[in-house]
Amino acid sequence: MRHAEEICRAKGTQLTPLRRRVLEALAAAERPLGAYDLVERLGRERRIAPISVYRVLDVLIEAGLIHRIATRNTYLPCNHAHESHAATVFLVCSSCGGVDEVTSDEIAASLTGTAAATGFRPGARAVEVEGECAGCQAAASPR
Amino acid sequence: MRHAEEICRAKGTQLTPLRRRVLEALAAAERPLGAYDLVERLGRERRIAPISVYRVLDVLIEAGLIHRIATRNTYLPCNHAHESHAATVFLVCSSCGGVDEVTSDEIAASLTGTAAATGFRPGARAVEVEGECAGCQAAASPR
DNA sequence: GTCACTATGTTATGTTGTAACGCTCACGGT
DNA sequence: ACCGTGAGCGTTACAACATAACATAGTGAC
Repeated sequence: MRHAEEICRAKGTQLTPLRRRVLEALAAAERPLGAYDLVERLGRERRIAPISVYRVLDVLIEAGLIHRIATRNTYLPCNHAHESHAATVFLVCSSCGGVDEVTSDEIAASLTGTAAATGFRPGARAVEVEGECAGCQAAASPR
Repeated sequence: MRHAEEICRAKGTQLTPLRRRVLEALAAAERPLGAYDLVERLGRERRIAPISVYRVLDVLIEAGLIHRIATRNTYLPCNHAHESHAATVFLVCSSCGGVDEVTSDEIAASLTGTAAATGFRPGARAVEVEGECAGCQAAASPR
């Protein structure tokens, strides 16, 4: 996880103590966290203002170290090296809130194809899909 | 647009005056509207509380008459007959905020394939893609 | 030393979405 | 006619998510 430092150096952004703490909190959480979850978790001794958390989140997203789940207003650390040609798919479990991050050339291709028909040019190739993860399916239908 | 009435009758939900007004407001708008946009537009004479608008939006979404764009917190009327096997793709223009709705069997298939690898079962097959629409591309790069 | 820049703090506010509860009206049963 | 029930919406208050505006502290260049 300290490979984040390298990425920051490469991009010219600093990995300050606060930014590190946010990153660590997200990495330590088993599920994506909301901004105010972070406010709570970081503010044990000394309260951190929401705006500060949001600023840090912006920087980390910009650096590609974390992702934002728009359908949930939550944030999670990034695990992948993102190859520019692939699409990123977030499999969001409606039941437990967990998110799995996978990449797919195939989806990127069909997305591009579909968009091209209308002249639309996709920017960030990230999509979020609601559904039920394997774990929750098993829990929901005990045999 | 009064084919909405048929859908409602078929589903057993009523198309009340308020619901009709919300639907008409969305249809009349050139772009997707936020819930509070609707509060303003409907409340010319008599103020409608946000909660009422949200309730109506929920019903209309449930009936399949409108969609919600999660990345923008906006709502737009639905144009398509939604075939259950296809995926719905919302092409969201980051520049003008306009949304184009297209369907794709191909994307549905690659989505299912990708998800299957992790045991994830997709629910609603709707994805939102950020990008730039044809109109805004033309406006941005005048030759 | 001073200037510029980056990071963060402080305070307040804007935007989006819900909870809890009550009123009214239409409809069905008796 | 009376009553119960449920759908639809009003009213009030609040929760959750996000940002604006301005101040302060450190760091490095000159």
